[in-house]
Amino acid sequence: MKLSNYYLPTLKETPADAEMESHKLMLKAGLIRKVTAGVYSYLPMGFKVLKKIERVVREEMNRAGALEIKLPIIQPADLWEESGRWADFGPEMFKLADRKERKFALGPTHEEIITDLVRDELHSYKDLPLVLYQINDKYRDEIRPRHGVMRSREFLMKDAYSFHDSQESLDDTYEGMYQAYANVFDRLGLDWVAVEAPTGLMGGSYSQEFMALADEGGEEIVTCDQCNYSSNTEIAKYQVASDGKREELKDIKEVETPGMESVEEVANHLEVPTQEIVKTFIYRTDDGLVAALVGGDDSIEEMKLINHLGAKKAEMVSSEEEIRQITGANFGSIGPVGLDIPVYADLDIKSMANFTVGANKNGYHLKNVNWERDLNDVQFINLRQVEKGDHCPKCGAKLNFHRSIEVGQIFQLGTKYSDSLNGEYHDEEGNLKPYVMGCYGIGISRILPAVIQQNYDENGIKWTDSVTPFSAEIIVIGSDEGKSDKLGIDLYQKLSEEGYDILLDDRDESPGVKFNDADLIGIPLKVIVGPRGLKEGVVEVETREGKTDELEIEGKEIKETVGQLGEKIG
RNA sequence: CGGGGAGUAGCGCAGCCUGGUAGCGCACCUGCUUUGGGAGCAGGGGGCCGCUGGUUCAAAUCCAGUCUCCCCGACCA
Repeated sequence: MKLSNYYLPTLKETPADAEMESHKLMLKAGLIRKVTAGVYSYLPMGFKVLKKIERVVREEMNRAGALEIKLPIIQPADLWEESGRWADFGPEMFKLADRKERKFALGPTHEEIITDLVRDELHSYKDLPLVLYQINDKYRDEIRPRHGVMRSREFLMKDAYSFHDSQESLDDTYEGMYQAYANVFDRLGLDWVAVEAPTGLMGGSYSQEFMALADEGGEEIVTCDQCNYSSNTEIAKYQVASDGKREELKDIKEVETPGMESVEEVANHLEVPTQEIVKTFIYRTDDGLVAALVGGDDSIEEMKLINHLGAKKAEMVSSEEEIRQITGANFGSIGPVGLDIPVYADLDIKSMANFTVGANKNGYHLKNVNWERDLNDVQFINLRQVEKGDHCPKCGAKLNFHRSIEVGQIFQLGTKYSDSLNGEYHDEEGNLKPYVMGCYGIGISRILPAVIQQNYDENGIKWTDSVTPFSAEIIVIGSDEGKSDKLGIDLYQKLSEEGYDILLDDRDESPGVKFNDADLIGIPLKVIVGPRGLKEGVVEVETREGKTDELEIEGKEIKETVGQLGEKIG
């Protein structure tokens, strides 16, 4: 491609509304432009990279035996009502109506549509398993779109769905998809890790996320060096404190804590360590109120509560008035003793004895509270956030924390959708059974910023080989009566004929502009054709990393030079 | 939805406090000169100052309302 015929509007200045490095670079390098919040246009080079990512994903999906289809973006509301997710997704969905006022949504995902398709066509165990996939735009009216196409409201996703007659068959396919994903992310050159993940709105029994490691990423994960444990922090387990001290149970005692709200204040006043205080929070869930208890130094991980309860959501009760109605006290003084709502406590505080809690009476706490004696029916669950210093639940080694970008997720859905949408097949005995299902997503458009986030420097993007828009760029410099021009164009034409996809910067720009643009847009190899080199009988070659080399051209056929360049481009 | 910030040329910004001809840099167009890491000179085009209403002889500027965008949090590929 000749740059003089291309459209590459690079920016010298960084647009003010970009924060994340990959977002800035995508704008500066002329890959994308914003249309409105969370909605972007892809310019030629951005689109080209997107297509390259798409190709890698498509190849690996096909290799794994999945069949490509295309499902509609416009989806009737009825199907979503049937699965119950019209309400669950709620304001996340872009909704619209046709001229007859019939309701539709722009698909945020395609479980309903695909189950509907398959339930009409697939009735025999003989046709199972089946894996279908598509690469299509998805729409989610995100609360807060951010960081360009990293979290946008329109985004390109590969989504696959599998149908089975048994858990074993699902396990097989799930494993195959895991491997396909590993191949995809390896080929794209990402530094990634797979972690256990919450299932969220998709539902299902087991899920893993594929995370690209990046300090500016929005997701926190933990990994273990000693064993293979890794998890999203939202559901991460930790090594539970052993029941070390066997204290005598002391008598429960009401103590004054006037006007004290925080754990620190109470601890100071009562002269006990903060670890001996148990914090109480009241949550409103789908099934009513619950109390959640964690240690004085810990925080609640709401996702864990939601998961355990099988609830759709859990919101902390945060109005003074409500909390007084429920507990009889203000926030600073609430506690589990005497509450007539279910109580869930973090596993880590099970071993505690003679601890302190709020008394449900303003200005008072209870000291020397103990589990069986003072609190019946407490359920101990993994409830608190994992913290730096926590140890691996499997092997006990210290857990590592990383920030990351989620680029894919795979789910074992079980029969959630086949149950609600009556997707059934006949088994060998002729009984009707719901399909066992899995679903598998890759955020194609998000991979773009993920790759950039892992591969850039102060000059710009550094594309990995499998996604770079062009494998090399010929930069022609100079005022030497067209000699450099001619050689540059010759090299470009010959290389193109050999099948190399390269860029020729033949613009009437100063050398500095050409060099800087080449680095900004991240082309791995620059071939510099200019009078300085020609005088020595060479063209220069420089990698994006700055390694330089020279190729003799003096007295050689252009074919030979092209051959050598081809080897460098690889 | 809670908290913070911003809307003036394609991009980055000044002007607003103290009302009176709408500015600067980059980008863009023309010409000449230049050409190894974001060239120089000369000339030129481009604006419902987010929108609506109010105050005033007069509003980018003061007042009220409203919309949009960005950042932090809750949600997510």
